[in-house]
Amino acid sequence: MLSLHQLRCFLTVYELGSLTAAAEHLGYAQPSVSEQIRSLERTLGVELFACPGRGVAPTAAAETLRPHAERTIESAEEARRAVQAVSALETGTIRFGMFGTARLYAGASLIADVLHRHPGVRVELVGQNSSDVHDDLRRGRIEAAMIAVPQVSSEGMAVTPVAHDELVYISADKERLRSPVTAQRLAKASLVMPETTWRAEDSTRIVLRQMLHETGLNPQTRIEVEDAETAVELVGMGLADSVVPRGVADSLLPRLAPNAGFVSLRPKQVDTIAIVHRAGATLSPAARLMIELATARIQAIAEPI
Amino acid sequence: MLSLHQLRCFLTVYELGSLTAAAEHLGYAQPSVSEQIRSLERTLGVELFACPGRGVAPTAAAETLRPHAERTIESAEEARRAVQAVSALETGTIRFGMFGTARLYAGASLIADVLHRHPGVRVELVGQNSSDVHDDLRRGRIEAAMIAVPQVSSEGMAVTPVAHDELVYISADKERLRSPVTAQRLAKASLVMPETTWRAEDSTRIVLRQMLHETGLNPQTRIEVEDAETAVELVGMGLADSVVPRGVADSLLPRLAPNAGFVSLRPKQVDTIAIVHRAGATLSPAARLMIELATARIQAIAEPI
DNA sequence: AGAACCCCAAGGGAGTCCCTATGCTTTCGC
DNA sequence: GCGAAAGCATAGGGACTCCCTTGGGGTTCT
Repeated sequence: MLSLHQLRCFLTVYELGSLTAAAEHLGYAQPSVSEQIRSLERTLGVELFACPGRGVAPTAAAETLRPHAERTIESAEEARRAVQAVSALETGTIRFGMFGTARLYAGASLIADVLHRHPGVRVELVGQNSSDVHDDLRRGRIEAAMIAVPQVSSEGMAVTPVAHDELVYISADKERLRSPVTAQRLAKASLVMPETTWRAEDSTRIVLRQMLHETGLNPQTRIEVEDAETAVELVGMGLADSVVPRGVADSLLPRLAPNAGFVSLRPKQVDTIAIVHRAGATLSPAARLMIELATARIQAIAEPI
Repeated sequence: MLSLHQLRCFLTVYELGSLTAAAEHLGYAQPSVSEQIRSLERTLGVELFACPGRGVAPTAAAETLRPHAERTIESAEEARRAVQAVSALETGTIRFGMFGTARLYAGASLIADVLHRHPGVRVELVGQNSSDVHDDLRRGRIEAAMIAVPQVSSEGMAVTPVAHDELVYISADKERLRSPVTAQRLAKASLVMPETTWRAEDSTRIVLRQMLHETGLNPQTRIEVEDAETAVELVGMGLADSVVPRGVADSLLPRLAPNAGFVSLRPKQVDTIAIVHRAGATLSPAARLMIELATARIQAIAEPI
């Protein structure tokens, strides 16, 4: 009976040109490989190798078999991969990258969606900052992610924008919320900004920097903190104002700074939220699922593109 | 370990929706099929069928596996077919060894014969020199060959002489062609000999050396060249004479040295052309075909034994 | 409820898979 | 040339697999 094991042995022997070398490579003893080749020759009714002293020489039949054997083995491997990818949706762990802000207002419901569709699965949403997530992506620790762009080098990455998230000016001083905030006013404001560690790559800051740069101004940041919650609390205390994505304002202001409000910038500024994965990679079913659900969730909250 | 047998069982169960029916269809007992499915589930780490009372129901993993399993099985079947087509001489490559001189005057028509009988086949005639061919034979790169003997050690080889090829003296000087050339005249002649690289093993040279040795003389070679064509051209220019198989003289003299002619040696000397293959090996149909056709061709040109 | 059907579990015989040990041939280095 | 080394074949034995038969527990149809 033809078997994959025989084909694997055959290919190894063919490539290495020696039974002994093939056996060593496969982790078997030499007679075992010899026997497999012999049984393959028997099932095919063909001589595959001539063995004149030093090493073995493939016959014409072996030359013919080789590409077919490779295709068969590859096909079997692909079957295994496909099944295990789908099984990951039933029992395994789904790991998806999501930067802090998006997770803040879509994370919980996204996890609820996934568990509703696949009750047995374990879910991990990883990544503090978009830049952090980007790094995990490049190193292959996660397959796909939702991040905010503009972003550090996106070479080799496939980026699919899915939503715009407006940046709004938040303040405890109602006076400052009367009208949209221009670049001039922004440059003179006393701001608290989160994501200190990532300040160079944080998407919100990059957008603001561009906005001010176009009018020849430089951003003034009075207070630097790590997380958006602290920043919003400080705004609630009236110690500074801030600029955050509207989704953050919606979810954090009522709880952490009930006396504060928000207003648009002028011209209106947006973070672009996008799905990112390695270009050219075939995504697993788990990754495709997460992308689909995360996109639906984020578009229910932010403005779809 | 993943096996084709498991995949075959899986597909049958999937199609028939029942272990019992699949077992009957495959000619096995029901528990055997059950065990194969179970082992497949174990190697993939996935449950493939739910068994709620009547029959079995494929899971999502089974749906995923099915097309891959079909492709894999089909690929394996194709591998078998391809190899067997080769053994039936419908396709594939036939490799046959043939030393330069024989190929010179039988090669093209031999290939024509093969292609006429088996249009789908690819033909390779390998080998420059008899000694070269002999080496390929020993290493198993070719199954059988037509070479000129006497030859270097033929241990382990089955040698079947099929024809004699007379060695003739060629010269542009008609005087020297009046009568057969004796060992004495040969020893005094100024000769150009081909096959420099193989001088120690070249069949023609061995025959000449023996002829001269019996009369206590040593061969004198004035010019050494690689190929017979060059040697014949030099003869045509009158720069030297040579000794070549008669087949070579017949085919090359008119074209390369029209003013030259040939005459026998005395005593008459012959190269023996023989079919050689490894003793004890069972020859493939391809090899047997080549032997048959090559023998027929060479005997149509040289003297059959 | 009984019959029919279907899958699972257990136990046993034949064959396979892989090992070690050994012998034979070819090839390489002195 | 002649030993040493490398490489494949063969032989024998242990563990595992494959497939069988028999019997048990569940569901479905009559």
